[in-house]
Amino acid sequence: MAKTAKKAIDRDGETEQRILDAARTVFLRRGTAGARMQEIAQEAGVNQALLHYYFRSKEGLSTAVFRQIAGRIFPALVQTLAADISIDEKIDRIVALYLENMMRNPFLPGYLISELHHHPERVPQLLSSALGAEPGRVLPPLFEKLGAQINERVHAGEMRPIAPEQFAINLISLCIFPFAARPMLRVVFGMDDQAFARFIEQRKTELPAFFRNALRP
Amino acid sequence: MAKTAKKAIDRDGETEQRILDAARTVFLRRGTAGARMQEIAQEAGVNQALLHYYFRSKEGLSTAVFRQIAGRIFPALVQTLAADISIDEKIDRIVALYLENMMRNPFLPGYLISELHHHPERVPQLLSSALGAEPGRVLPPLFEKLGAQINERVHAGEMRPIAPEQFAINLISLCIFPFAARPMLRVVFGMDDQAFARFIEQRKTELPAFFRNALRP
DNA sequence: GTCTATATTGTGATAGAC
DNA sequence: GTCTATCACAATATAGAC
Repeated sequence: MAKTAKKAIDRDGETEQRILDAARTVFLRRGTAGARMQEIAQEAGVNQALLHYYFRSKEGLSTAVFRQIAGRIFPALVQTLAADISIDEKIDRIVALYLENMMRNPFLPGYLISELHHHPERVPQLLSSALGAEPGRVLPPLFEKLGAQINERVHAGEMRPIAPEQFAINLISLCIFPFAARPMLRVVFGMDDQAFARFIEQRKTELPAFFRNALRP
Repeated sequence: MAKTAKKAIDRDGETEQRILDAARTVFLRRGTAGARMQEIAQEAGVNQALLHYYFRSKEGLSTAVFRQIAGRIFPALVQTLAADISIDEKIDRIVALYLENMMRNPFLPGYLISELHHHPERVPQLLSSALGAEPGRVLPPLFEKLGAQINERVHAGEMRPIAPEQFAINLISLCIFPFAARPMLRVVFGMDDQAFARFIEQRKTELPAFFRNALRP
């Protein structure tokens, strides 16, 4: 038996995990509203009733997926922004982190933006579960610290002034938007997967330089 | 009768237009898959059957909305990028154009990204109807011209080299992404509508400077 | 735990009166 | 051109056997 066993026993949470993986695939492709329980069941190689056994409802399943995704995206960003390293180092790390991460999951930005747009009421719960704490306790101090760090370099004449929120948004925009706009780039620039990969590869080196340059005094 | 007439006669295309407006509102809020014909009918103040009378199906209605939106977004961008003006002028105009445009329709970026993500097969038809021609006939020449324009300034020592595609994507990312991420900003930065408006207002002046600075040699 | 029915509701679409 | 009533089926969810 062992791995080929299809019935009766789910040692560990193998089946549950397979369902969750399948759900992630389908929700990312179709969005929460467009996803069908049947398609998820098929993708997982199980019956539709099992989805309800493990996750009770479509909403339960979609929440599980949403949390998982958010938990993979936000913590690393927050930690990097809060880390005790130079601004330049932060730029380098965030660019590398996101471009590599998104290159492996190119559907992720489109999915996240779509979900946040259509279900803004989920954002608070999402952020607190992704950050492991209330946003009010984590984020304001983070941006105060980042602001102070920017100010230091501004006063040293090494940088032009910028609000920490604008700093963060600019950096994240430049990293994430190309993936969200990927379906359009494919057509507008006639990019296939390989061309897109080259495009992103180019950004890995050019983006940090571009961004640092933008902040020169 | 005149304006208060609710039945029988639809002079001009008043009713059809009202339905289309209602559909835009609902599709933008819920996405194509999440939108309900009933909600659109209610929003338009008509019966659900009337939607089918004018647009035949949900797909027909969603296509009409999608085209309308795309037609309002892309042509101005393409025209500005192709215009016979300096690079700096293009930066200024595109930033102003998008930030003002999106400020008036803040749901638009999230909707567009969501639709393009979940229905990438629609992109080609979308672009050709939005551009009034085949993408292959409009866009490659446009980026060649932009590339030449960049090269001129690079050789004059006024600018560092950048591929025209990266130039365009960077500019558009910085303009659009903040709106797509708006639901998150509301929570992360505790922004209400007014605070968000101020945030965008600040970008109107800072973004062109930021961007030009990034391209200094 | 996993499956096969089946119940139940939601939702796009049509028929036909006015 | 607009409405009410209804159809047909898609989709989530549950019951109950194994």
